[in-house]
This record gives sequence, structure tokens and C-alpha cells, in this order.
Amino acid sequence: MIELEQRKEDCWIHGVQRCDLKQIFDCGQAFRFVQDGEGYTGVALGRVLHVSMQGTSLVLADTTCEEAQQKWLPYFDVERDYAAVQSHFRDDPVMQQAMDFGQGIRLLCQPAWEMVVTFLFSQRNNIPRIRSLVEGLCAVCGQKLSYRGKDYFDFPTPGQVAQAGLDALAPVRAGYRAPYVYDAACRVASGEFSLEKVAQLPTNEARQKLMELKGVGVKVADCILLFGYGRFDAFPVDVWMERAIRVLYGKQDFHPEQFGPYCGIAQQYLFYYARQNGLGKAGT
DNA sequence: TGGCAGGGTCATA
DNA sequence: TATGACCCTGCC
Repeated sequence: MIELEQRKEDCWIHGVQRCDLKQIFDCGQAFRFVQDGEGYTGVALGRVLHVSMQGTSLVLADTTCEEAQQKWLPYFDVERDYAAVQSHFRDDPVMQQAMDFGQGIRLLCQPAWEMVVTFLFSQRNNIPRIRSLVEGLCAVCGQKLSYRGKDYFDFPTPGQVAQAGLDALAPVRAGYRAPYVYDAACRVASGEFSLEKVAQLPTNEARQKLMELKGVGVKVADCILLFGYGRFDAFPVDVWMERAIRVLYGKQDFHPEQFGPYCGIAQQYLFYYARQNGLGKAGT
């Protein structure tokens, strides 16, 4: 049972099972949180947030319970019973192992626009560079935020990116991805492309719609659907997943549908397990 | 110092 | 359906 308690400036969310912040922020779904003392600090939903776990309590620093209720319960997917989700995959021995390894993974509910940009940046890049591109973009056109004496930058709106102009993105060093991001920003800002309407579509149609954006292919679209729209039936397959599937299942008889409506969450367990254990790299 | 791969996608054939 | 090119960085 989830309970919220205000302790001085902080909101304590009690009774959060299967919640490991390291796993959550290292499993490749979010790129703006960094370890900071006992917890993590990052920019999300328009503010700087310090978050930590105390036992089974999720502690949000400098946050009212009202704000937590409104914004952060959905963001951390707090009210979903992950034990119940995991029980869907129990009969698969490979998944069993991957789930044991990444018990504390939860899928964050992040803004669709932020996911569009983040996963456009992700193509042919490693995680440190994805982080640096996201931070670079925020520094160029995001609003400055201050917290505990340090400066941070909010994730820019489509309008802010569009207004900044393509040339202004040069310092981000995003290479051929910069025009993709700029084009998406212009189309969303002008209303020509509606990210809200995508939310109304069934997953297959939503995927096709997202792929109308330049630079968005199947993999990036699936990441946007999974992380930005909470479509747990989206199953992004990148080179790591290909390797993991090859090593763990043998390529032939693998179908994401076998995991049912939560296959996207299954994908996160497999992905994290494969990455952390270097599965599929030469010699493994 | 040069070569290559890194959470893909697009344009060609 | 299959290749190469694309921007940029960090590693060997």
C-alpha cells in the first residue's frame, strides 16, 4: 500500500516495492539523472529533483506531497505492481534470470517530446554521448534552473528549439541528428505534427505516425512509444537486443508477442541484463 | 596517427 | 532486401 508523508521539506512515498534507482537510471530509458550522494539528481518535468530510496520509501527532496501525488507518482510508475507484472514472465527461464538481475527496474513515464529528441540523439551513439548531447541541447535552448547553488537547464520545448534555429544547435555537436531534431521541433511547434494525437492512436498506427518524423525509424519510434507513451506493448530492438536474443534464445523462434501486453517491460529486463553482462560481445 | 565502432536511418540499386 | 553514407567522439 502506497502512503505519502511530508517530512519537513521532503515527501516520503512509503511502500514502494521493487524500486532500485540505479537500475532505473542505468537501464537506458533516462539520461539526465546522475548519482549524487545517497540518491540521484536530475532535471525532469520542469524542475530539478533529488530522489533517493530509504528502505522501501522513495524520498523526493524539496517536494510537497501534493506535487508528488500529481507529478511524481505517475513519473516513477509508483502505483503499478511490478511483482504482478513479473509474474507474467515466470514460466520463461531466461526471463526469470533477467528479472532476478533487474528486479528493481521500473519504467519511467517521461514526456513524449523529450523521448523523441533523446532517441533521435541515440542513434549510433553510446550512452555517455547521448547524455552529453541531451545536456548540450538543454544548455543551448532550455530554461536555466537553479537548485542548491548549482545551475541546471530544463529540457527545451519544441518552440524553444525551433526558435533557436538550426545554426544555434551547432555547439551541441549532434552531427547529422541536429536537422532531425530541428525539423521535429518545427513541425511540433507549428502544430503540423501533434504528439497528443499520437497518444490517441493504437500502437501500430502510433508507430507509423511517429515514423513520419525525419530520422525516426522503427527502433526510435518504439522507444518513444515505450518510454514516452507508456505503451508496454512496444518492444524496441537495437543491436544489444539482437545480440541478447541471439545468445539467450537462438535467433529463430523468438517473438516479442510471447511476452504478451507487457513485452516492453520484458524488453527492459533483457536489455539491462544483456548490457550489464556484456552478452553478445566478442567471446561471450 | 589512423582506423573503427557506437542503443539507426535514409537514399540508392 | 541489402549496402553505404551520414556527424562526431573516444578508444585502441
